[in-house]
Amino acid sequence: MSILSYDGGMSLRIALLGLLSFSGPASGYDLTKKFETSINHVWQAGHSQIYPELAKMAADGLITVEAEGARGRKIYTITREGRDELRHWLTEHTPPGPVRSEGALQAFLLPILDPPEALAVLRRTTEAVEAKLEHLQGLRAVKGSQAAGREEHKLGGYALDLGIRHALTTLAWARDTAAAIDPDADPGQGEPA
Amino acid sequence: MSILSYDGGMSLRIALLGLLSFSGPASGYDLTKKFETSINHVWQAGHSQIYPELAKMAADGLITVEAEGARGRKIYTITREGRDELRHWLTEHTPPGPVRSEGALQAFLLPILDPPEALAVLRRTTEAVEAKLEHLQGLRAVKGSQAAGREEHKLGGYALDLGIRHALTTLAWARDTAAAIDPDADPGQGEPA
DNA sequence: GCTGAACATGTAGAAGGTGACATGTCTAGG
DNA sequence: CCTAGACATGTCACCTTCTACATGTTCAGC
Repeated sequence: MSILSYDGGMSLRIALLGLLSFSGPASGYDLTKKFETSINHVWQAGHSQIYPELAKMAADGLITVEAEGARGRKIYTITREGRDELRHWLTEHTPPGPVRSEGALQAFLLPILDPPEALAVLRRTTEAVEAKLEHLQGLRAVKGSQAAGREEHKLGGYALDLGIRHALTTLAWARDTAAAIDPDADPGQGEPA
Repeated sequence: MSILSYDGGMSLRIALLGLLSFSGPASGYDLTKKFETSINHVWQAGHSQIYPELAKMAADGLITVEAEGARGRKIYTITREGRDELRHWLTEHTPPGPVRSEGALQAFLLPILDPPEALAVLRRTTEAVEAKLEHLQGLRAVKGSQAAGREEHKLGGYALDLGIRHALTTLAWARDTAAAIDPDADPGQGEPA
Protein backbone atom coordinates (compact mmCIF):
# COMPACT_ATOMS: atom_id res chain seq x y z
CA MET A 1 0.00 0.00 0.00
CA SER A 2 2.24 2.82 1.26
CA ILE A 3 1.57 5.56 -1.28
CA LEU A 4 -1.69 6.09 -3.18
CA SER A 5 -3.94 4.76 -0.48
CA TYR A 6 -5.11 7.45 1.89
CA ASP A 7 -8.42 6.65 3.57
CA GLY A 8 -8.70 9.25 6.30
CA GLY A 9 -7.75 8.89 9.93
CA MET A 10 -4.08 8.16 9.64
CA SER A 11 -3.01 11.31 11.42
CA LEU A 12 -1.47 9.46 14.35
CA ARG A 13 0.73 7.57 11.93
CA ILE A 14 1.75 10.81 10.23
CA ALA A 15 2.53 12.52 13.51
CA LEU A 16 4.78 9.63 14.53
CA LEU A 17 6.53 9.61 11.16
CA GLY A 18 7.04 13.35 11.46
CA LEU A 19 8.71 13.07 14.83
CA LEU A 20 10.89 10.18 13.69
CA SER A 21 11.81 12.04 10.53
CA PHE A 22 12.75 15.26 12.19
CA SER A 23 14.25 14.19 15.51
CA GLY A 24 15.79 10.89 14.48
CA PRO A 25 15.40 7.36 15.90
CA ALA A 26 13.35 7.04 19.04
CA SER A 27 11.49 4.51 21.18
CA GLY A 28 7.74 4.36 21.79
CA TYR A 29 8.44 5.77 25.22
CA ASP A 30 10.33 8.74 23.77
CA LEU A 31 7.56 9.40 21.27
CA THR A 32 4.94 9.27 24.00
CA LYS A 33 6.89 11.94 25.86
CA LYS A 34 7.08 14.12 22.78
CA PHE A 35 3.35 13.77 22.33
CA GLU A 36 2.82 15.02 25.88
CA THR A 37 5.04 18.03 25.39
CA SER A 38 5.54 19.42 21.94
CA ILE A 39 2.84 18.07 19.66
CA ASN A 40 0.10 17.98 22.28
CA HIS A 41 -1.69 21.12 21.12
CA VAL A 42 -2.37 19.82 17.62
CA TRP A 43 -2.79 16.08 18.21
CA GLN A 44 -3.08 13.86 21.28
CA ALA A 45 -2.30 10.21 21.86
CA GLY A 46 -1.38 8.08 24.84
CA HIS A 47 1.08 5.20 24.94
CA SER A 48 -1.76 2.70 24.67
CA GLN A 49 -2.46 4.02 21.22
CA ILE A 50 1.14 4.68 20.20
CA TYR A 51 2.67 1.23 20.88
CA PRO A 52 0.20 -0.74 18.75
CA GLU A 53 0.45 1.84 15.98
CA LEU A 54 4.24 1.56 15.90
CA ALA A 55 3.90 -2.21 15.59
CA LYS A 56 1.52 -1.80 12.63
CA MET A 57 3.81 0.76 11.01
CA ALA A 58 6.75 -1.63 11.33
CA ALA A 59 4.63 -4.38 9.76
CA ASP A 60 3.83 -1.99 6.90
CA GLY A 61 7.51 -1.22 6.37
CA LEU A 62 7.29 2.49 7.25
CA ILE A 63 9.66 2.11 10.20
CA THR A 64 12.09 -0.54 11.42
CA VAL A 65 13.50 -1.57 14.79
CA GLU A 66 17.02 -0.28 14.53
CA ALA A 67 18.20 -1.56 17.89
CA GLU A 68 16.96 -2.96 21.17
CA GLY A 69 18.40 -1.19 24.17
CA ALA A 70 18.20 -1.71 27.90
CA ARG A 71 14.88 -2.45 29.62
CA GLY A 72 13.34 -3.84 26.45
CA ARG A 73 13.67 -0.46 24.79
CA LYS A 74 13.03 -0.63 21.04
CA ILE A 75 14.53 2.08 18.87
CA TYR A 76 12.53 2.76 15.73
CA THR A 77 13.95 4.39 12.62
CA ILE A 78 11.95 5.77 9.72
CA THR A 79 12.47 4.00 6.40
CA ARG A 80 12.57 5.41 2.92
CA GLU A 81 8.96 4.22 2.48
CA GLY A 82 8.00 6.03 5.65
CA ARG A 83 9.51 9.28 4.43
CA ASP A 84 7.66 8.93 1.14
CA GLU A 85 4.37 8.36 2.94
CA LEU A 86 4.92 11.37 5.19
CA ARG A 87 5.90 13.69 2.38
CA HIS A 88 2.99 12.45 0.29
CA TRP A 89 0.49 13.18 3.06
CA LEU A 90 1.91 16.63 3.70
CA THR A 91 1.98 17.71 0.08
CA GLU A 92 -1.07 15.92 -1.38
CA HIS A 93 -3.58 15.57 1.41
CA THR A 94 -5.99 18.45 1.93
CA PRO A 95 -7.19 18.21 5.52
CA PRO A 96 -10.95 18.15 6.07
CA GLY A 97 -11.93 21.52 7.51
CA PRO A 98 -14.71 20.55 9.93
CA VAL A 99 -13.32 20.25 13.39
CA ARG A 100 -15.19 18.99 16.45
CA SER A 101 -14.87 21.50 19.27
CA GLU A 102 -16.75 21.44 22.54
CA GLY A 103 -15.86 25.08 23.01
CA ALA A 104 -17.44 26.05 19.70
CA LEU A 105 -20.48 23.96 20.64
CA GLN A 106 -20.89 26.00 23.79
CA ALA A 107 -20.62 29.15 21.70
CA PHE A 108 -23.27 27.75 19.35
CA LEU A 109 -25.70 27.06 22.18
CA LEU A 110 -25.02 30.28 24.08
CA PRO A 111 -28.36 31.92 23.06
CA ILE A 112 -30.19 29.21 25.02
CA LEU A 113 -28.97 30.72 28.30
CA ASP A 114 -30.21 33.98 29.69
CA PRO A 115 -27.74 36.88 29.71
CA PRO A 116 -26.26 36.48 33.21
CA GLU A 117 -25.56 32.79 32.65
CA ALA A 118 -24.19 33.39 29.17
CA LEU A 119 -21.82 36.04 30.51
CA ALA A 120 -20.62 33.62 33.19
CA VAL A 121 -19.87 31.03 30.51
CA LEU A 122 -17.91 33.61 28.54
CA ARG A 123 -15.90 34.52 31.61
CA ARG A 124 -15.02 30.85 32.14
CA THR A 125 -14.08 30.53 28.49
CA THR A 126 -11.85 33.58 28.77
CA GLU A 127 -10.04 32.17 31.78
CA ALA A 128 -9.48 28.82 30.09
CA VAL A 129 -8.16 30.42 26.90
CA GLU A 130 -5.90 32.76 28.85
CA ALA A 131 -4.40 29.74 30.59
CA LYS A 132 -3.91 28.00 27.26
CA LEU A 133 -2.33 31.12 25.82
CA GLU A 134 0.14 31.34 28.69
CA HIS A 135 1.01 27.70 28.18
CA LEU A 136 1.67 28.20 24.47
CA GLN A 137 3.71 31.32 25.07
CA GLY A 138 5.73 29.35 27.60
CA LEU A 139 6.45 26.75 24.94
CA ARG A 140 7.54 29.46 22.54
CA ALA A 141 9.88 30.96 25.13
CA VAL A 142 11.51 27.55 25.60
CA LYS A 143 12.02 27.24 21.86
CA GLY A 144 13.49 30.70 21.63
CA SER A 145 16.05 29.99 24.33
CA GLN A 146 17.41 26.87 22.69
CA ALA A 147 20.81 27.01 21.06
CA ALA A 148 20.61 28.21 17.46
CA GLY A 149 22.55 25.17 16.24
CA ARG A 150 19.68 22.81 17.10
CA GLU A 151 17.14 22.37 14.37
CA GLU A 152 14.61 20.64 16.59
CA HIS A 153 13.10 23.81 17.95
CA LYS A 154 11.82 24.64 14.49
CA LEU A 155 9.43 21.70 14.29
CA GLY A 156 6.10 22.88 15.58
CA GLY A 157 7.03 26.55 15.56
CA TYR A 158 4.51 27.54 12.92
CA ALA A 159 1.75 25.54 14.62
CA LEU A 160 2.60 27.24 17.88
CA ASP A 161 2.22 30.61 16.22
CA LEU A 162 -1.11 29.53 14.76
CA GLY A 163 -2.32 28.29 18.16
CA ILE A 164 -1.39 31.57 19.82
CA ARG A 165 -3.17 33.58 17.14
CA HIS A 166 -6.30 31.44 17.49
CA ALA A 167 -6.25 31.88 21.25
CA LEU A 168 -5.98 35.65 20.91
CA THR A 169 -8.82 35.63 18.40
CA THR A 170 -10.99 33.64 20.77
CA LEU A 171 -10.30 36.13 23.57
CA ALA A 172 -11.33 39.03 21.35
CA TRP A 173 -14.48 37.15 20.35
CA ALA A 174 -15.40 36.48 23.98
CA ARG A 175 -14.92 40.15 24.82
CA ASP A 176 -17.03 41.37 21.91
CA THR A 177 -19.72 38.74 22.47
CA ALA A 178 -20.03 39.68 26.14
CA ALA A 179 -20.40 43.32 25.08
CA ALA A 180 -23.11 42.33 22.58
CA ILE A 181 -25.05 40.39 25.20
CA ASP A 182 -24.79 43.11 27.82
CA PRO A 183 -23.30 46.45 26.74
CA ASP A 184 -23.13 47.60 30.37
CA ALA A 185 -21.08 44.73 31.72
CA ASP A 186 -17.46 45.48 32.47
CA PRO A 187 -15.29 42.98 30.63
CA GLY A 188 -12.40 43.56 33.04
CA GLN A 189 -9.83 44.45 30.39
CA GLY A 190 -9.67 45.91 26.92
CA GLU A 191 -12.35 48.04 25.38
CA PRO A 192 -15.37 46.96 23.31
CA ALA A 193 -15.12 47.12 19.52
CA MET B 1 -27.97 9.77 36.42
CA SER B 2 -29.05 12.92 34.50
CA ILE B 3 -27.19 15.59 36.46
CA LEU B 4 -23.91 15.16 38.31
CA SER B 5 -22.56 12.51 36.00
CA TYR B 6 -20.51 13.99 33.19
CA ASP B 7 -17.94 11.58 31.81
CA GLY B 8 -16.77 13.26 28.63
CA GLY B 9 -17.98 12.52 25.16
CA MET B 10 -21.60 13.43 25.48
CA SER B 11 -21.39 16.34 23.06
CA LEU B 12 -23.70 14.70 20.52
CA ARG B 13 -26.32 14.36 23.21
CA ILE B 14 -25.90 18.01 24.18
CA ALA B 15 -26.12 19.19 20.59
CA LEU B 16 -29.38 17.31 20.11
CA LEU B 17 -30.80 18.63 23.37
CA GLY B 18 -29.83 22.14 22.29
CA LEU B 19 -31.64 21.88 18.99
CA LEU B 20 -34.74 20.39 20.63
CA SER B 21 -34.67 23.05 23.32
CA PHE B 22 -34.36 25.98 20.99
CA SER B 23 -36.32 24.93 17.92
CA GLY B 24 -38.99 22.79 19.56
CA PRO B 25 -40.09 19.19 18.91
CA ALA B 26 -38.49 17.46 15.96
CA SER B 27 -37.88 14.03 14.44
CA GLY B 28 -34.54 12.31 14.00
CA TYR B 29 -34.80 13.16 10.34
CA ASP B 30 -35.29 16.86 11.09
CA LEU B 31 -32.37 16.85 13.49
CA THR B 32 -30.15 15.15 10.94
CA LYS B 33 -30.98 17.94 8.50
CA LYS B 34 -30.14 20.59 11.07
CA PHE B 35 -26.82 18.89 11.69
CA GLU B 36 -26.03 19.08 7.99
CA THR B 37 -26.83 22.73 7.76
CA SER B 38 -26.58 24.89 10.84
CA ILE B 39 -24.52 23.07 13.45
CA ASN B 40 -22.18 21.38 10.99
CA HIS B 41 -19.23 23.71 11.54
CA VAL B 42 -18.94 22.97 15.25
CA TRP B 43 -20.08 19.34 15.46
CA GLN B 44 -20.85 16.63 12.92
CA ALA B 45 -23.02 13.55 13.05
CA GLY B 46 -24.87 11.42 10.53
CA HIS B 47 -28.28 9.80 10.94
CA SER B 48 -26.70 6.47 11.82
CA GLN B 49 -25.31 8.08 14.94
CA ILE B 50 -28.30 10.29 15.69
CA TYR B 51 -31.09 7.68 15.69
CA PRO B 52 -29.50 5.35 18.24
CA GLU B 53 -28.55 8.31 20.42
CA LEU B 54 -32.13 9.59 20.45
CA ALA B 55 -33.30 6.13 21.55
CA LYS B 56 -30.79 6.15 24.42
CA MET B 57 -31.79 9.67 25.42
CA ALA B 58 -35.45 8.65 25.51
CA ALA B 59 -34.50 5.65 27.66
CA ASP B 60 -32.68 8.05 30.00
CA GLY B 61 -35.73 10.31 30.25
CA LEU B 62 -34.11 13.36 28.63
CA ILE B 63 -36.58 13.36 25.75
CA THR B 64 -39.92 11.70 25.01
CA VAL B 65 -41.76 10.65 21.88
CA GLU B 66 -44.51 13.25 21.75
CA ALA B 67 -46.25 11.89 18.68
CA GLU B 68 -45.82 9.49 15.79
CA GLY B 69 -46.61 11.04 12.43
CA ALA B 70 -46.81 9.75 8.91
CA ARG B 71 -44.15 7.42 7.50
CA GLY B 72 -43.11 6.19 10.93
CA ARG B 73 -42.01 9.69 11.85
CA LYS B 74 -41.32 10.05 15.58
CA ILE B 75 -41.51 13.52 17.09
CA TYR B 76 -39.23 13.98 20.10
CA THR B 77 -39.75 16.61 22.77
CA ILE B 78 -37.21 17.64 25.39
CA THR B 79 -38.23 16.94 28.99
CA ARG B 80 -37.59 18.94 32.11
CA GLU B 81 -34.72 16.55 32.91
CA GLY B 82 -33.29 17.13 29.45
CA ARG B 83 -33.33 20.89 29.92
CA ASP B 84 -31.59 20.52 33.27
CA GLU B 85 -28.90 18.33 31.75
CA LEU B 86 -28.35 20.80 28.90
CA ARG B 87 -28.21 23.84 31.14
CA HIS B 88 -25.91 22.02 33.54
CA TRP B 89 -23.46 21.13 30.77
CA LEU B 90 -23.45 24.65 29.38
CA THR B 91 -22.91 26.38 32.69
CA GLU B 92 -20.74 23.87 34.59
CA HIS B 93 -18.71 21.99 32.02
CA THR B 94 -15.40 23.52 31.01
CA PRO B 95 -14.57 22.11 27.61
CA PRO B 96 -11.18 20.47 27.20
CA GLY B 97 -9.04 22.84 25.16
CA PRO B 98 -6.93 20.42 23.13
CA VAL B 99 -8.52 19.91 19.75
CA ARG B 100 -7.43 17.44 17.10
CA SER B 101 -6.84 19.25 13.83
CA GLU B 102 -5.27 17.81 10.72
CA GLY B 103 -4.67 21.33 9.48
CA ALA B 104 -2.71 22.24 12.60
CA LEU B 105 -0.79 18.98 12.25
CA GLN B 106 0.28 20.01 8.76
CA ALA B 107 1.34 23.36 10.18
CA PHE B 108 3.32 21.54 12.87
CA LEU B 109 5.16 19.38 10.36
CA LEU B 110 5.75 22.15 7.82
CA PRO B 111 9.49 22.53 8.63
CA ILE B 112 10.03 18.99 7.36
CA LEU B 113 9.38 20.14 3.79
CA ASP B 114 11.73 22.29 1.82
CA PRO B 115 10.60 25.85 1.08
CA PRO B 116 8.93 25.36 -2.32
CA GLU B 117 6.87 22.43 -1.06
CA ALA B 118 5.97 24.23 2.16
CA LEU B 119 4.79 27.25 0.19
CA ALA B 120 2.63 25.00 -1.98
CA VAL B 121 1.03 23.52 1.14
CA LEU B 122 0.33 27.02 2.46
CA ARG B 123 -1.29 27.98 -0.83
CA ARG B 124 -3.56 24.93 -0.65
CA THR B 125 -4.41 25.77 2.95
CA THR B 126 -5.26 29.31 1.95
CA GLU B 127 -7.60 28.14 -0.77
CA ALA B 128 -9.38 25.71 1.54
CA VAL B 129 -9.83 28.31 4.27
CA GLU B 130 -11.07 30.89 1.80
CA ALA B 131 -13.71 28.42 0.65
CA LYS B 132 -14.71 27.75 4.23
CA LEU B 133 -14.87 31.46 4.94
CA GLU B 134 -17.17 32.02 2.00
CA HIS B 135 -19.39 29.23 3.21
CA LEU B 136 -19.64 30.69 6.70
CA GLN B 137 -20.30 34.18 5.40
CA GLY B 138 -23.05 32.69 3.24
CA LEU B 139 -24.63 31.20 6.35
CA ARG B 140 -24.44 34.55 8.10
CA ALA B 141 -26.11 36.28 5.16
CA VAL B 142 -28.99 33.79 5.35
CA LYS B 143 -29.42 34.48 9.05
CA GLY B 144 -29.37 38.20 8.51
CA SER B 145 -32.12 38.05 5.91
CA GLN B 146 -34.53 36.14 8.12
CA ALA B 147 -37.51 38.00 9.58
CA ALA B 148 -36.66 39.70 12.84
CA GLY B 149 -39.60 38.03 14.59
CA ARG B 150 -37.99 34.61 14.34
CA GLU B 151 -35.71 33.75 17.20
CA GLU B 152 -34.23 30.74 15.50
CA HIS B 153 -31.64 32.66 13.55
CA LYS B 154 -29.92 33.57 16.80
CA LEU B 155 -28.89 30.02 17.70
CA GLY B 156 -25.42 29.50 16.33
CA GLY B 157 -24.82 33.16 15.54
CA TYR B 158 -22.01 33.59 18.03
CA ALA B 159 -20.35 30.37 16.90
CA LEU B 160 -20.59 31.55 13.31
CA ASP B 161 -18.83 34.78 14.26
CA LEU B 162 -16.14 32.78 16.04
CA GLY B 163 -15.67 30.51 13.04
CA ILE B 164 -15.30 33.46 10.69
CA ARG B 165 -12.75 35.11 12.96
CA HIS B 166 -10.76 31.89 13.20
CA ALA B 167 -10.78 31.52 9.43
CA LEU B 168 -9.52 35.09 8.97
CA THR B 169 -6.82 34.47 11.56
CA THR B 170 -5.71 31.34 9.73
CA LEU B 171 -5.47 33.27 6.46
CA ALA B 172 -3.30 35.93 8.08
CA TRP B 173 -1.12 33.20 9.59
CA ALA B 174 -0.68 31.50 6.22
CA ARG B 175 0.29 34.80 4.60
CA ASP B 176 2.83 35.66 7.30
CA THR B 177 4.23 32.15 7.41
CA ALA B 178 4.75 32.11 3.65
CA ALA B 179 6.57 35.43 3.96
CA ALA B 180 8.77 34.01 6.73
CA ILE B 181 9.67 30.97 4.65
CA ASP B 182 10.40 32.96 1.54
CA PRO B 183 10.41 36.77 1.82
CA ASP B 184 10.58 37.10 -1.97
CA ALA B 185 7.51 35.05 -2.78
CA ASP B 186 4.46 36.97 -3.90
CA PRO B 187 1.57 35.99 -1.66
CA GLY B 188 -0.97 37.16 -4.27
CA GLN B 189 -2.80 39.54 -1.97
CA GLY B 190 -2.13 41.64 1.12
CA GLU B 191 1.28 42.75 2.22
CA PRO B 192 3.73 40.98 4.57
CA ALA B 193 3.82 41.96 8.24
C1' DG C 1 -50.62 3.04 -12.88
C1' DC C 2 -45.73 3.66 -12.54
C1' DT C 3 -41.55 5.50 -11.11
C1' DG C 4 -38.20 8.33 -8.93
C1' DA C 5 -37.15 11.54 -5.31
C1' DA C 6 -37.62 12.95 -0.86
C1' DC C 7 -39.14 11.27 3.51
C1' DA C 8 -38.03 8.31 7.43
C1' DT C 9 -35.74 4.90 10.41
C1' DG C 10 -32.89 1.62 11.46
C1' DT C 11 -28.46 -2.07 11.86
C1' DA C 12 -23.65 -3.81 11.29
C1' DG C 13 -18.78 -3.75 11.04
C1' DA C 14 -14.49 -1.45 11.26
C1' DA C 15 -11.51 1.99 12.88
C1' DG C 16 -10.03 5.41 16.14
C1' DG C 17 -9.51 6.93 20.90
C1' DT C 18 -9.62 6.60 26.38
C1' DG C 19 -8.68 4.80 30.84
C1' DA C 20 -7.49 1.13 33.51
C1' DC C 21 -4.95 -2.95 34.20
C1' DA C 22 -0.72 -5.68 33.95
C1' DT C 23 4.17 -6.61 33.88
C1' DG C 24 8.86 -6.13 34.16
C1' DT C 25 13.76 -3.42 34.43
C1' DC C 26 17.17 -0.30 35.98
C1' DT C 27 19.16 3.00 39.18
C1' DA C 28 19.80 6.33 42.82
C1' DG C 29 19.42 6.95 47.71
C1' DG C 30 18.72 5.39 52.17
C1' DC D 1 20.32 -4.79 50.58
C1' DC D 2 16.18 -2.80 49.59
C1' DT D 3 12.91 0.04 47.75
C1' DA D 4 10.70 3.85 45.37
C1' DG D 5 10.45 6.06 41.11
C1' DA D 6 11.46 6.61 36.47
C1' DC D 7 11.95 3.74 32.45
C1' DA D 8 9.60 0.74 29.14
C1' DT D 9 6.08 -2.03 26.83
C1' DG D 10 1.99 -4.03 26.28
C1' DT D 11 -3.37 -5.57 26.58
C1' DC D 12 -8.34 -5.00 27.32
C1' DA D 13 -12.94 -3.20 27.53
C1' DC D 14 -15.67 0.40 26.38
C1' DC D 15 -17.26 4.23 23.77
C1' DT D 16 -17.63 7.28 19.66
C1' DT D 17 -17.63 7.83 14.90
C1' DC D 18 -17.82 6.50 9.87
C1' DT D 19 -19.33 3.99 5.85
C1' DA D 20 -22.22 1.00 3.93
C1' DC D 21 -26.18 -1.81 3.90
C1' DA D 22 -31.13 -2.43 4.46
C1' DT D 23 -36.05 -1.36 4.52
C1' DG D 24 -40.28 0.84 3.94
C1' DT D 25 -43.60 5.23 2.92
C1' DT D 26 -45.61 9.23 0.63
C1' DC D 27 -46.22 12.13 -3.18
C1' DA D 28 -45.53 14.57 -7.54
C1' DG D 29 -45.18 14.06 -12.43
C1' DC D 30 -45.56 11.40 -16.42
